[in-house]
Amino acid sequence: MLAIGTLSQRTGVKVPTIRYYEEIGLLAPPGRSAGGQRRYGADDVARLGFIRHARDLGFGLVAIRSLLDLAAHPDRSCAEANALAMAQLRDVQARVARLRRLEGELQRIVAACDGGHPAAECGVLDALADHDGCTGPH
Amino acid sequence: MLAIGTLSQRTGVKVPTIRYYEEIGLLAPPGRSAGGQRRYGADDVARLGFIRHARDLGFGLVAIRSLLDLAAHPDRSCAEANALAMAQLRDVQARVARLRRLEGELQRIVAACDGGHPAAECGVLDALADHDGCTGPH
DNA sequence: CTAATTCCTCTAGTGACTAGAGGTTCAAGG
DNA sequence: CCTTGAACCTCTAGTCACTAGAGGAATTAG
Repeated sequence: MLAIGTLSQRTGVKVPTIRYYEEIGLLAPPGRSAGGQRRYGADDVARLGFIRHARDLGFGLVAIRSLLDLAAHPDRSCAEANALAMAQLRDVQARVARLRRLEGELQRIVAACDGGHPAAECGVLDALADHDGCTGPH
Repeated sequence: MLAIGTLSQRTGVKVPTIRYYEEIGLLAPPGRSAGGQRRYGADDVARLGFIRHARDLGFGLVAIRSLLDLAAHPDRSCAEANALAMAQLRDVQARVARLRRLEGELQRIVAACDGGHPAAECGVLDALADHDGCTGPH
């Protein structure tokens, strides 16, 4: 049986985060030692690893809850898991597209000023004050 | 003089958000009507427009505070404004890079399952349970 | 057996808002 | 002038996914 710190090291999830996951019901309350400390088994390592991986991929805890739920019912169809992953992919793609537009806009803005002026003549501040200079919507 | 709703329409910033900006000191407390309602002028439209634009570009409110501070002191050097914009650009670039890695990983995961299996054989759930299949770190 | 480390619970804070309750002011039409 | 309905007011609490810190108890290595 593992103490919470060991579980933390094995999975790369911080100790307070593990307790937080328990509090919101993402992890079942584990067994306790005689003195009241949490003790975890191999199942917990696997479940927390799953959560960690999904978090790293940008899934929210609500989606993760659904995924864990599905994984716990092997007879149910995995259409929902597929849909959640697709939704996550689309979300990531949309964010990339938006960030790339921002990147272009910021490059334009940064190029407008070398940092050597008084603020009254600063191209960065001008650009921020005047949205009309932007090439597209953000 | 504009009521808060009109200011909201002009700038595209929602009414509760305007009050929130006032609360945290990003906007000065405006004048009030006889009955106690907020009344705004052209300065407020400009300042809130600046904030809106910077928010759209992904700047945090702390950075925006610094930028507004600089804009209010036209004699100071704009090196700081330049540095803030550069930092924001680098941050955006880093996020794009990370999201593109995630996108690739998610594409791989989504491709592993068409949603037509029982959950026990789901490639999506497998991929989430097993980090070793990933091509790189997230 | 002691000392250092890890663990416990609890509260509060983060960023940037958003939602709702319960009440007041304003502007336009009759 | 009066009414109606929209927009305004303050205040509290909630969101998401944690993070930080206080104050104290349990465990473990030497």
